[in-house]
Amino acid sequence: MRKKEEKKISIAVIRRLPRYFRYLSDLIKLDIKRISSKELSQRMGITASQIRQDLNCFGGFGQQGYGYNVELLYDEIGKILGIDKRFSCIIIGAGNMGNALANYQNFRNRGYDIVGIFDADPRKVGTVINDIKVYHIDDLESFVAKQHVDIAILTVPGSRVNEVASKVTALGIKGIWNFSPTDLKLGSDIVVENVHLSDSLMVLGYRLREKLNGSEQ
Amino acid sequence: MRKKEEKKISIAVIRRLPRYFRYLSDLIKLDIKRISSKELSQRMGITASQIRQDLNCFGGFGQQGYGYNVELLYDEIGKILGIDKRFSCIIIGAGNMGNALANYQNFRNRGYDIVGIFDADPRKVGTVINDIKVYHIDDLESFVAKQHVDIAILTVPGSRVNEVASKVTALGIKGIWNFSPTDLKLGSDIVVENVHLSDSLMVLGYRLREKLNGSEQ
DNA sequence: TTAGAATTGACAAAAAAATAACAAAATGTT
DNA sequence: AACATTTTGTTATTTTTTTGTCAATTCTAA
Ligand SMILES: NC(=O)c1ccc[n+]([C@@H]2O[C@H](COP(=O)([O-])OP(=O)(O)OC[C@H]3O[C@@H](n4cnc5c(N)ncnc54)[C@H](O)[C@@H]3O)[C@@H](O)[C@H]2O)c1
Ligand SMILES: NC(=O)c1ccc[n+]([C@@H]2O[C@H](COP(=O)([O-])OP(=O)(O)OC[C@H]3O[C@@H](n4cnc5c(N)ncnc54)[C@H](O)[C@@H]3O)[C@@H](O)[C@H]2O)c1
Repeated sequence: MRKKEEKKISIAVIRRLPRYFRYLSDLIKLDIKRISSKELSQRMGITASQIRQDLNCFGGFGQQGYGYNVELLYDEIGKILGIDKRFSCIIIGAGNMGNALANYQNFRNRGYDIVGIFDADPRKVGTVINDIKVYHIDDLESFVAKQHVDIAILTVPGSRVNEVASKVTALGIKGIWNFSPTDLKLGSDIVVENVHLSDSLMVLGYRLREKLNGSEQ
Repeated sequence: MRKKEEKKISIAVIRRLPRYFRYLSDLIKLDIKRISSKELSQRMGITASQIRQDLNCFGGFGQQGYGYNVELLYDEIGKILGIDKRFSCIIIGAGNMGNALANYQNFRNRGYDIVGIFDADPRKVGTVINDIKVYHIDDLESFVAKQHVDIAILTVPGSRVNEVASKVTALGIKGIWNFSPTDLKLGSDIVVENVHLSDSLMVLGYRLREKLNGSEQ
């Protein structure tokens, strides 16, 4: 079981890891101790080849003739995803989406602690969401000076997000989870993950219409 | 300017369309009348080749020596995405995420009308979110009998989502936008678009750690 | 009006990703 | 203990996606 750190691992592989992690978690709940790539592939609806190839980017976690030990593989993928490490996060924009995210408990279970919420609206400042205080955006700098922040979760309107992102990166925050429909213009030393919900819905609409029209003919 | 309906268009292309649409919308706001694939590629951070190839899946919208007419291209992509058509949607699960989505105005602008919200919790039934009534999940069948529904937006806990998805598909709803972390087991005649937010956050965490560790060495 | 510049659409090439194939190793059965 | 079966890790092949190239066309400026 050796690690392979030589070659750059493609983002396509990385994006599948959380899905493996979820399925393995389910197997543990079902008290299943071992699994072959073939059976997992049937459950997940992908090819066994892909599973083996993906996992082998990080090391040989399986055993010939046996398959994979579920718990061990779960732990290994957890380690790769850094479930054991903790990230300190803030939410900027205490609106609808900011509230929903602040109230979600599961991020903490995955290692992401929300330590503060920021908003420009004075009516929101001073309130508390899920035991997390809402501060004024102008207090961000002093907050970050006192407490290290890894990730800023941006749930402000699209028209404000570039200005907010600039502030955030100027303070040395290196990770941004962007919920606004606006693409961010930032340097390459910042890691940005976008959640473009409207895009996702429009793709669903396209696929749905395609399916309905296709079956019509 | 002819359409090309012969070859199946890849999902990778489809997923870029909303992004083109957004950028073109911005150009219109900036009162820019024409754009070359080269300039657009610089703004978007992708290759000009890809833009031309993507657009040519649907027809030749540009003109040699001139580029693309922004407004015309915007309209064409809008047509491809079906912005002119309307979808009738329901939200199931009036919790944090259901509330956030119900309160978002922009889905309507894109052609997605939320016509009802459903929940199993009697305390939520009878309330109104953003002028949309919350019904009991048991009333879903009679609701769908009276009013056609294209898309169900599922914001129930992962442990409940498969049972809810079964109900929904049994009633003939063909599109599902799934916000739960659970993958749905459904027939191939249902179109499912997943929004796995935790997965997205974990990918951000991975990339961030990779970047930080990389720059350390 | 004409020459040179710009730019597309189509096709070719390259790169990346997914799938298949298979030798090697371990399992499990008789 | 022998041997057929299972299953991995790895390499090869195929498919898909992205990028590069260029003739043909249109624009534009003089
Ligand atoms: N709610 C949804 O379901 C949904 C869906 C898709 C996309 N989005 C996107 O997510 C973002 C947030 O959406 P929302 O529905 O929560 O909006 P919202 O209006 O409810 O909340 C936005 C919040 O940001 C705050 N804000 C504005 N400017 C700020 C600034 N400069 N600094 C700090 N705070 C500031 C506002 O005071 C407000 O509280 C938007 O970009 C929206 O397009 C939301
Ligand atoms: N809130 C977030 O930021 C967030 C982030 C990531 C993922 N999610 C996922 O989105 C989903 C919703 O999250 P949430 O935070 O809104 O949860 P929530 O608990 O606030 O809301 C869930 C709602 O679903 C209702 N419900 C439960 N069973 C039902 C059933 N059988 N039929 C109809 N309604 C039912 C509940 O009464 C509740 O109102 C979950 O699957 C969660 O994992 C949420």
